[in-house]
Amino acid sequence: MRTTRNQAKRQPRSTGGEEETKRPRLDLGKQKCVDSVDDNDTLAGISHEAVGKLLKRFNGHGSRGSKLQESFINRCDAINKLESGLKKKEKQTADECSNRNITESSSLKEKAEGGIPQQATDDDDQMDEPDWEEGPVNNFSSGNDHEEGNITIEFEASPDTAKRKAICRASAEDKERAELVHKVHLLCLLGRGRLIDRACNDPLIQAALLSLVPRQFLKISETPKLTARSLAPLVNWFHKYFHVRLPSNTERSFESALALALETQEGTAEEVAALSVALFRALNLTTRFVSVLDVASLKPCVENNESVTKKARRTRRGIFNSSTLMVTTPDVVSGFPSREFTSTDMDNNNMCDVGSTKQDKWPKRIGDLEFEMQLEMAKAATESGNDNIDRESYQMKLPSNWLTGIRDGNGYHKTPFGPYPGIRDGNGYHKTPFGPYSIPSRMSLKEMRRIRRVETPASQGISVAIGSRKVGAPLYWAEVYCNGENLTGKWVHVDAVNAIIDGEQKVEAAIVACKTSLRYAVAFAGNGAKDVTRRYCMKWYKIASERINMKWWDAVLAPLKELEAVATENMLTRQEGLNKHEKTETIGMLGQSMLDCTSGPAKSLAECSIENSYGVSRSSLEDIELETRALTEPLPTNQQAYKNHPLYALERWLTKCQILHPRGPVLGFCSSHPVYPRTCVQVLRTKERWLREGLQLRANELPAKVLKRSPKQNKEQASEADDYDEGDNCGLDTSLYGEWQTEPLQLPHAVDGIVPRNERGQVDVWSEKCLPPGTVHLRFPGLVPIAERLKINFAPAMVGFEFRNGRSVPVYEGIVVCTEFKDAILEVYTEELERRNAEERRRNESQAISRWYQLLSSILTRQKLKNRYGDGSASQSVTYAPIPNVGSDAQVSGEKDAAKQTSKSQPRKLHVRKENQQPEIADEHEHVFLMDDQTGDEESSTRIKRCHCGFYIEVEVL
DNA sequence: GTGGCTTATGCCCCTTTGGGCTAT
DNA sequence: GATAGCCCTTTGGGGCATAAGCCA
Repeated sequence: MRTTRNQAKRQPRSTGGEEETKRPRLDLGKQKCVDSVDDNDTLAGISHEAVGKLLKRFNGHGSRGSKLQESFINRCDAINKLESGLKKKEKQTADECSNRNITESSSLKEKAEGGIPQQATDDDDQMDEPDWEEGPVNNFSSGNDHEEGNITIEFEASPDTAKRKAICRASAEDKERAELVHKVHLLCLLGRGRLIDRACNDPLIQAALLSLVPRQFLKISETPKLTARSLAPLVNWFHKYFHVRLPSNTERSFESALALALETQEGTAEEVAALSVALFRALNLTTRFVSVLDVASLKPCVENNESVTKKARRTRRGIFNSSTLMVTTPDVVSGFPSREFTSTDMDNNNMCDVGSTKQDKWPKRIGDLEFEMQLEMAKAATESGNDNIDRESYQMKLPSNWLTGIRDGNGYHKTPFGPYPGIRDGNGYHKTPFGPYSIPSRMSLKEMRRIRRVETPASQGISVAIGSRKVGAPLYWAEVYCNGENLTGKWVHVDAVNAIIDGEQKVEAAIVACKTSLRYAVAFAGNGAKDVTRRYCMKWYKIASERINMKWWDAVLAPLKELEAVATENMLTRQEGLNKHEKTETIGMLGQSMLDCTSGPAKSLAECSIENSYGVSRSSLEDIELETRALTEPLPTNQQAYKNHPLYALERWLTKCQILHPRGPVLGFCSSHPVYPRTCVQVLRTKERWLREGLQLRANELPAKVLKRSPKQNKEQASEADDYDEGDNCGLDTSLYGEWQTEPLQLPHAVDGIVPRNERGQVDVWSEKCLPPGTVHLRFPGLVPIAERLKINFAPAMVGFEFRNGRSVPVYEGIVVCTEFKDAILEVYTEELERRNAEERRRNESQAISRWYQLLSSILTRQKLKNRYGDGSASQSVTYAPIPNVGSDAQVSGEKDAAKQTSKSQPRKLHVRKENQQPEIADEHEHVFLMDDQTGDEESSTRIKRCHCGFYIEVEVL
């Protein structure tokens, strides 16, 4: 209906521009590459020529011709504009040409001169329909891809159509779909975040990372007052050690990807950030993995365009994500030993197991054998672990020639993962989580990486200056809880990828600079998650409309939030060196299960939350902090941001049904407009609307605002007023009142069993508040006759309106009676209901009995017929095979006819014949009438059924 | 590049309380 | 003549959100 109205609205406007807008494809008789277009051969010229020929043919068609002429002129205008746009784009000729789908059609000329006019003559409406037009063209040649003859040109887009591009207006369905996609994407990203969080807890990864960390960082968790400053050296070391590379297309589990990143010291930003989280956790720092959920847009139109922009963005992000981007192709990883692997070798080595076919082709050297032994030892060493690490990824980490130990300048033994401050075994090797091994003596890792860089051809990858530092959209980072920050401690932002500490205020700007939106920043820990967007988003009003409704989001995060709170508290407990017993004594609330909560899934969340109220309270502190940020958001600098700002408002952006009350305090100014708190904005309603809310106006209240009606409405109302000779326009404006001008509705009480009614003799039951005191609304059908029978006063209950037959019709549901009659009416109603049910049951039973009687009578009649004719001269027993459709009717008809025949001796309708009678089988034969042996006469509505013995029966089809 | 302003467009809220004809 | 039931036809004005363009 609305569409119809809107369509009706659009119709007057749709003759010109819209037609052109909806006509992205134009067929021209001729097309040349723009650089060769001259005045005579321009698109417009070609079109005019073709159109002119067509118009000549239309001149004899009267008004139709003029319509067509107008239509074609419009199109020619569009073509002119197209061409002008094309001229401006001369330098982009090649691209323009490639964007047009130019096809040859040798038959177009004939169609153009004959087909289109014929179509138009047939139906004018079709003039607006086809996207393709056909026309005669001159022969030309315009490029390699074009041949002589008529061609059809399809314009995907043109410079000029951008102006008249159809505005993308999402329908409600599109919005709903986009919201669903948004939700599902959010859930997927939450799942991925939890997966990464789990991988960060992997003991093998953590142990390997510990093996790399310089000794001075191992005691960092024992710092009494951990601050962001104290984290700086560790973060700097990590940042120098691990590098970001472009994401590869290789599909592997995150754990194995993480392991590979650990080995190669390169990974995606996600992997490197996860490694930093794993390292911090390995060092007993309370750490969360934070991810910006780059989720599909809530806006359908954005989504369509996003595919292109996101690709570009992702490419860009891929580049800029590298803090020190020194890699070439995504598949190429560095950090391998000096063996002269080619890039292909490297890929294969990464992708395959050590014992793969590819590797078997290489002759095993001593180092290889030793390497395999190391692998076996590593397997044995890690077998008892409960990790989910893809061990294959570890297997390829330990190249064979990294076997002899080397000391670095600091006295650490270097491992493929860096110096490991482990235990020296009897053979002088350092033990690692993978068993004892040593590192290559031939060259240092730095040397190897340098060689890798040099070896990499520049043409293979993106040319990025070595050492150049480009900060891209930070989508992943860590949050480390620093008890030395503030009074109560603080979650400190640690972006090890970009070596930024405590830079929470920089995150949003960096993300926005990369054309990404910080809509959801979620912190993961202990398989849980918590929305920490507030911490990083300084301009909430910009993202608020891009987020899903808070109710749904909070419900999704609620269980995860509890898990996260418990897990971080566990980490804090470990970090603070408090054992479980001490903690219980100190807090008096923590139980044994607290420590097991994250590892013991059988434990219910409720139990965990009760037992870990200490952790929850700490989490609550963070909630308060985030809420405080929300309430102290700085004033936006642009006016439009105040339109739906949750905290602030400008008077100019209030709707007609809003007002400032009280008018102050002024919080600031934006473009010289005073800024008020949003709490001062009050909603205004008419008196009637307040009544629906169960509120009535106080006495002598003046309207807070008076809305002038539209001139049309005034005119209509005035004419009605004239009809009644009122001559008074005072009621034409709409008076609006605020809630502060109202009081609870005071309807007249029901007295003496009489329900007070409105002027229409009914009670408008918009809500329970609208019921007169002492009355009750009974919402059951069929109560009116009962109330009348009991002589109880009642009023119909109008519960709303519905539009029917083009007009609004009141909807009544039940009645309103005085409270004292409620039980009496309900009692009678129940009895009435039972009586009706019993009556219905009786009716059903009697109907069933009647049908049984009919059935038995039929059987009896049939048996009589059987007895009579079975013993008669014909000596035939008749059996009716089940015949669909006509079977029952025919059977009954046959029986009835047979009965008639017996009673009245009128065998008119039942004709029994016997063809080629065979007496020898007649006594024992039982006739069977098959469908295939039937013939019918539709005029007489009769059907002849035949038995294979030759016996047939003619029946009447009812 | 950003913000302010205007314009165009479409979704969606708000409004609101029938009447003529025919069979019984 | 009174009454009950059926059927007709399927609002539309305007606020508001939003996209896009223009300009400073």
